Amino acid sequence: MSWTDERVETLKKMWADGQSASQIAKELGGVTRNAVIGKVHRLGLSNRVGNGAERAEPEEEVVAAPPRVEPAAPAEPPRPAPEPRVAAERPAPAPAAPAPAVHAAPIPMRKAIIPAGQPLPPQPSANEISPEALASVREVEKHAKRLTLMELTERTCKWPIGDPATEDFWFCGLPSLAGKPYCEAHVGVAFQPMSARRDRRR
DNA sequence: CCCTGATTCGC
DNA sequence: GCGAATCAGG
Repeated sequence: MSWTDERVETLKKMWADGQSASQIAKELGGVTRNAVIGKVHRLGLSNRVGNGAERAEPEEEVVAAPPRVEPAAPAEPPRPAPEPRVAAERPAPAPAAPAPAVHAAPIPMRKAIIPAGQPLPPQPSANEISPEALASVREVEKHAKRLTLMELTERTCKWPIGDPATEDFWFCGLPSLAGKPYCEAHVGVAFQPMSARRDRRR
């Protein structure tokens, strides 16, 4: 593959969007992330730092991109722990908590966090989670890697834990199942069988 | 170990 | 110009 104008354009656009080199490479196809990085440098689009234009605050924008069509859309977390640690009223001193809505806040905060135009995918909600499954999840969450939003990858569990409005919030981060947004434990509670038969024999 | 971008250097 | 190998980091 060669760097046609079109491909370069895609590269520029994606790079400007803050996409990683590997993501760009995957999108373009036929090139490795090294090639992308090499091209980026040759084009002089290094980092948006040091350039003529000052970019004090890049501002991570993790909002779902409208034009982009992801094969396996990362299903947004449906509804994590039934009762994490409801913050009755937290001062929320959060100085700069650019936590883009990753999912509707499971916690009844003052105001609901609206997911940016993200059409919530079909979510087989199930309020009833078997006690054992819940216990399992609890156990797993003890080992959670406590990743931040930016640390999530396609291979990390994106299950949110805690209160998004406070420091007491993180993502599970454990290895996610292939193609799934969550780890084994969280997939278990996220994707329940439709019928809410709470006592399924096992 | 997963990932990130940065740099080098033979082609 | 290209990009694999390598480097340096999180």
